[in-house]
Amino acid sequence: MTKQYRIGEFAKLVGLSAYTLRYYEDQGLIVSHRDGNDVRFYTEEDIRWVGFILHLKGTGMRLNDLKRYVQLRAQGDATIKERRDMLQKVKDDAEADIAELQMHLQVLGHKIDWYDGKVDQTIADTESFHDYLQQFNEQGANKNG
Amino acid sequence: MTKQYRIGEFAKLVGLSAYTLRYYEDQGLIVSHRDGNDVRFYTEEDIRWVGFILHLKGTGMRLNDLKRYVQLRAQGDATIKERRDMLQKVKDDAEADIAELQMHLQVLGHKIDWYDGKVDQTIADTESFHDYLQQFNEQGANKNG
DNA sequence: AAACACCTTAAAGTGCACTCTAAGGCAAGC
DNA sequence: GCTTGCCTTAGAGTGCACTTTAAGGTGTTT
Repeated sequence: MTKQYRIGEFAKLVGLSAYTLRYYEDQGLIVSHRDGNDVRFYTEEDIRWVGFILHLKGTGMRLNDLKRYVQLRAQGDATIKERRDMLQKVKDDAEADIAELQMHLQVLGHKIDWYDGKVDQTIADTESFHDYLQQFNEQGANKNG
Repeated sequence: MTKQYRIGEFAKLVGLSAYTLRYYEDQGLIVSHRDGNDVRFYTEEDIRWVGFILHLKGTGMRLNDLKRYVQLRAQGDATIKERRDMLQKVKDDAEADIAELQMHLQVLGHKIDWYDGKVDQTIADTESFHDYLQQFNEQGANKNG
């Protein structure tokens, strides 16, 4: 007999509000069990499932896609390929996002260095950030100025 | 004489809509120049500035913080430290986001591998993803199941 | 002269994912 | 017997960053 959690306790456990858990249930992402008084309860298995949902959400997957994924799951092993491909796309997209983010971060880093250079006078007072940036732009594709 | 762009052309150039450019101007992020008929025009310098704004936005900086940053910029060199620190915080936050994203992606990757294993029968039909995941959980801090 | 690109202000609409309120009711614990 | 935690449906509110509309206007191009 694995422990049973009521919605309040479960919410704290998974880091969502009870509102959100009911909302996810409405949306078909979660199925809850009920005790004799129609009160929801959740199990260890549910903790894992919500945990996995949070991993998917954490990689930028939308509720609608999550719904679709859950529907496929309910249809059994025949949908494994499609589910796999969904996850692959989410992963690819997230990795592209990271790559883009890192490009932006690089410029940010240069700007911070440029500020530091102005403060400690190792960069001429007259040098614009744009000019300063040029030195990193000699090679490779890049946007911006 | 550097080229002057009207809002439509400029919008295409920087990848924003004319609406958004006016909106940013309302918000104080951009200052536009006007010709004799009160028609906005932009210069190469403005392309660089919008480009930089997009780098900041691309790292997750909010409009409100961007406004604050622009205000500080207008106050001159005395605010360099504060601006530098703002950028550093944005950078730190973005890097933390990336780290978290990558943790989620790792689980996603394992799930994809697990699907692949099910399809080509290298993973027992009966092994749950949770059990499968355990092997990666021996070391290090981790959430989820 | 019509089409096109631009101008103004104010306000409403969009999309996403919650988040909360209202207004009623049940069951367990102190 | 009162507080606490849960239940329901339906709908409104939140936050963010746009995005569009309305309804009037000017100036340039075809």
